[in-house]
Amino acid sequence: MGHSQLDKAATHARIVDIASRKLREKGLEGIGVADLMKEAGLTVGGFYKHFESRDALVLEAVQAAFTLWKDAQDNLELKDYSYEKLIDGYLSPAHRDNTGAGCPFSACAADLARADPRTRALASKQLQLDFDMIGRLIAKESGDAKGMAKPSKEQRAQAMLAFSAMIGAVSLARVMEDEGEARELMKAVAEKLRLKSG
Amino acid sequence: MGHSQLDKAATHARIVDIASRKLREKGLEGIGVADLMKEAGLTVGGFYKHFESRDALVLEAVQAAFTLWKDAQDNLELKDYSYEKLIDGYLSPAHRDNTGAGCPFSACAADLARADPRTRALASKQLQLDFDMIGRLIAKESGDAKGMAKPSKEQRAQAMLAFSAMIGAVSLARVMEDEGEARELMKAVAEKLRLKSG
DNA sequence: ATTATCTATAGATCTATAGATAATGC
DNA sequence: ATTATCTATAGATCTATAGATAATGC
Repeated sequence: MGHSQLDKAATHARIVDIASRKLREKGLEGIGVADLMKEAGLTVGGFYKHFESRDALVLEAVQAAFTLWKDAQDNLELKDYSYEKLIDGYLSPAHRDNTGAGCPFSACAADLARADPRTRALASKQLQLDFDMIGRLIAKESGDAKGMAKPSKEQRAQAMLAFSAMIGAVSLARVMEDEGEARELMKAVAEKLRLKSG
Repeated sequence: MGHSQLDKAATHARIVDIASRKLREKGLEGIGVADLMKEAGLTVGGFYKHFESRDALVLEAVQAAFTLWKDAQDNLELKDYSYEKLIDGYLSPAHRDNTGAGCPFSACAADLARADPRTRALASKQLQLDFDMIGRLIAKESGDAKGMAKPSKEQRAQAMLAFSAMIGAVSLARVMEDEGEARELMKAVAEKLRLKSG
């Protein structure tokens, strides 16, 4: 129960971290300020010394979600990442069952589209980064140049297909009640997304 | 301001219709009972003579959304529907900009996954129908048999890819701030989903 | 007499703020 | 003295219900 400025910074980070998980699990409107503070071991009164408004927290939490999701991928794959590994990791039961630590777009795409303008702008920029990243992974896979070359138009199109299909498939797999069918969906989409030829 | 049983049935249908639009626009939790009744030209007090609970309305409204979306497609395409027409209609600016009358899955997939069990069950069953329908359209396109033959495993996989990618692409196009990039996304995914060979 | 709708309101919940408390940090 | 957190609460909003009103339908 410390009250130092260092403690405050740690508390702030803890609130954002919890929020980034909860908003993916329950949606951007699904988290209440009081519940969130309680889960962080605090009370509601302190919230507005950390954030100007609930929307300000959501903005920080969405930003954290993008960063944490990227870190999770980086750590898992230990730098030798590839298009194939991205697909298999994304379209996995583990990712589907861990919404709170998973990709923010499969968790909340519709919410992000109607979110506070600054939050939507953040998501919009993140999408560009993701398309670019996947395009470069595809370019690498195709052996066009070892050092992550700029993708061709065709490779960029493939990246857009892949990201759209992965997000859609995981979103739908979370709706499906039958485990067998959900797995069939993820597996079929993963197979379809593999690059047959260069 | 009639009070007959016929009027009541019409009122009921009007509330459900408005809800089916609003829940796609604002999400399953984004609609309040009072606002909804007001938009139907009524007051909040009458609501619970029509529905047992808010969840009961959401269930009816989601069901209506599936039906209305299917009807909209049927009417637009006047029966000579095809896989190509489905793709072009789904991945269009018109569909992206008309969330309230559009596909419930691109509007609320994440909400449906965590909705009331009966609502989720409905969505889960609808997904099976949709995969089957798209698989048959693909089988028809491939000329395997004129009368909507049962799709092959490969064709079913293509249907799963197509539906996942369409839902993901429209969801993401609604997030993107840049109109040019949103159109590039929808166009690229549509092109990628076309059947090159049988 | 029955009932579709309305007015009014209870009770829960949510965001935000005011003022008290107890620690830090000069 | 400053400030990180807590207690308490204002004010808005939301679901649900109770009782009144005015129409239908036997």
